[in-house]
Amino acid sequence: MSAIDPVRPEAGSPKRQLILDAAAILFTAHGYGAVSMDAIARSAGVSKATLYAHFGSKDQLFATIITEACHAMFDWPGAMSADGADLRTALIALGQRVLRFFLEDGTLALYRVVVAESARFPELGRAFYESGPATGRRLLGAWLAEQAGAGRLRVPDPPLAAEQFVALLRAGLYFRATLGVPPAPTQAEIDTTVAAAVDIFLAAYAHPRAG
Amino acid sequence: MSAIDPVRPEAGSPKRQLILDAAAILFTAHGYGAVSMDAIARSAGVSKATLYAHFGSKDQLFATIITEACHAMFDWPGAMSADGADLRTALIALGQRVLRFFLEDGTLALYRVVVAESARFPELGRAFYESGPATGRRLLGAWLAEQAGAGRLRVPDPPLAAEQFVALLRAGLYFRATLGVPPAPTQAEIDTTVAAAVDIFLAAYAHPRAG
DNA sequence: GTCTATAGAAGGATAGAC
DNA sequence: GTCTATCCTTCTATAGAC
Repeated sequence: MSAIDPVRPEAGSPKRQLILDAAAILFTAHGYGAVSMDAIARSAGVSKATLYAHFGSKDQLFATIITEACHAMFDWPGAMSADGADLRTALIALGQRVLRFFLEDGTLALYRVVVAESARFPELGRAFYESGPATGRRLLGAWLAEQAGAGRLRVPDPPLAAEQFVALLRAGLYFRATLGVPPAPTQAEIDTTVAAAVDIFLAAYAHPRAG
Repeated sequence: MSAIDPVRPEAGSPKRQLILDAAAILFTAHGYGAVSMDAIARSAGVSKATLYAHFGSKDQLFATIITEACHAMFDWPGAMSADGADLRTALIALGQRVLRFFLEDGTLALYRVVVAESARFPELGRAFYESGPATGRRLLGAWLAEQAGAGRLRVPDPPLAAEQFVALLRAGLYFRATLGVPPAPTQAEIDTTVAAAVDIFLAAYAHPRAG
């Protein structure tokens, strides 16, 4: 498997991992243009020549790092587990996890970099979209279809409903957080946003026969 | 008025306007880091020294341009006019205008630049947030409150409902467009998204007594 | 105010020794 | 593979003439 994957360094080179770690931190924190190869080499504790021996160019290193980060960042199965309790409680818990994940520093930082550079590195946009929104829509859509099958929801288009639920979670706080406009979101605001999203979602999609 | 505003060049210098126009196009198209002062000077047809005579530094020029663009880009009063017809028709027309505006090349390009540089230029994030999301929420919230006053809606929190309506418009297409992931949104997709947003919005907020 | 020319610094990438 | 030292380009910003 590792013989095919062009990214994995045969898991053998320790310096390579140092470079990957340092570059990931710097690139996500400051963006492509603001990070020099000198800074990465310094931060990783290696020479620039070593850096170029592992990755042919700054573009290549950047694309490798960010693409990998997009695949690694999202943990949808964890966020999508919502069983047991009644539907509203399950949706609240699920919305809390998803929205809090959206608002994490690391998530926002990666999103900013990908948005900024998606024009010059189209593969970044694709990797983020597939790992994030597309996968989330699939998993949440499947869960909603399941609930519909159990008679708790009436959802004609599960993927669309999934998109709408997640979009409602982004109402209010998300732009402020993405643009770095103070004040930082509070837990109370998160609670309010999630509750409002669940309310409107259930008003539209709750099965009439269920509560 | 123009004596107070630090941005306006007393409307006197023709070269200054050339610089502003050229810089606006280049910065929004390629971002801060990828645009050099040489390129701006060349594109504006002036020398670099002239450029520095009008704007003290690249940072200053960039912040001026982008802040101005944020204020100028949004034309909410136009987008928010929705009178006459019945509520659903009005919301559909309003949603169409807003979503199409979101998906315009210029809007997306400006958003990408602001997201990318909001960490290093906090005033950009603030300017965009105030001119865009905050103003839109105020205007649409007022319109919704008006509709509620006329008995066509039941909206306990108009600004929140406004945020939710706009968030629903961003479901589906918006990430794809922001990240530049093909295929480009079609008019049919826009129609579907807007209709779905209006449906769920009215299911939650339509007054029971109105149709 | 506007130009030409250039200073001075920083960045990406490589040569050559080990 | 890894280092040191360096090349070459590009960039921001300025000096000085007009």
